[in-house]
Amino acid sequence: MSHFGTTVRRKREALRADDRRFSLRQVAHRIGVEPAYLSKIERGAAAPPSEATTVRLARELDEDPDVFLALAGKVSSDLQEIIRKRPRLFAQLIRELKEAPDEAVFRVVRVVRDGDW
Amino acid sequence: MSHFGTTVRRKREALRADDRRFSLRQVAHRIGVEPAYLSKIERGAAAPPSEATTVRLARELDEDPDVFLALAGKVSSDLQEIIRKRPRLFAQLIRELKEAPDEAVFRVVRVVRDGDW
DNA sequence: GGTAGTGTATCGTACATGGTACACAATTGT
DNA sequence: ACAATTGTGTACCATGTACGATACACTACC
Repeated sequence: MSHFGTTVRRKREALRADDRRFSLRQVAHRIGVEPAYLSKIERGAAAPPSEATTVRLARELDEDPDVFLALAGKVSSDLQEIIRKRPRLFAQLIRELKEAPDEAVFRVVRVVRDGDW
Repeated sequence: MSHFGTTVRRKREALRADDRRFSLRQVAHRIGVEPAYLSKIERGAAAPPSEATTVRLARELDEDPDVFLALAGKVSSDLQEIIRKRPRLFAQLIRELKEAPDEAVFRVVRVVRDGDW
């Protein structure tokens, strides 16, 4: 269903094309898991790994951790913590932005970031 | 650490003060769990229950589900789903609002809701 | 043609999650 | 007084999570 595994495999093999340090075994070793486990993950034979492992994998493959976590069906725990501190406020905001087009959301981001308004 | 249990107990006993249908047993029955389990939850002898059970409990005690979920250390799965659909965008927005005062966040909510800007 | 590296199959496992079932003692209602 | 109701202690359990260990077959290379 969630093509987390195939996304990882595609990205890894793309990197491997001009750097053979991106073999499954070597990547597995660098992110600190057994090759057999990473193999199962890439084939979808195992569910996506824990948040920590997913983030290490994303960094290793030069991908956005939040995107990889999303593919893994998760939301970064630091975001969750922010939400949990003011649940009503953030719940309302996020639900309000559910249907908003990307551009509108990004405009909100810019406004908040620049602070001038 | 998280006083989820004691919050539940306080709220339930407050309601029980003028409605004896809010005994632990009866509430447990209405939300579909065993009394012994709810007892453990209220005393902190068991971790907060699943999302579904937490929401039923919140509704039964006339509390905001998002707040109860937050106390339980969780974030509503429908919010997570919204974030997962556009991870970069929402991750950036939420982190940007991390330190913003309530008033600023609420102003954003209003602006988005009213749409006129 | 050995050996070094590649991916994979199979099995096991330690711990967390989300509860149920039952018996019991204390309290309450009538 | 006694029946019902209350909260709780103890034991148990099925499923899911997040991996590790080992052995194997294939290819690549020199």
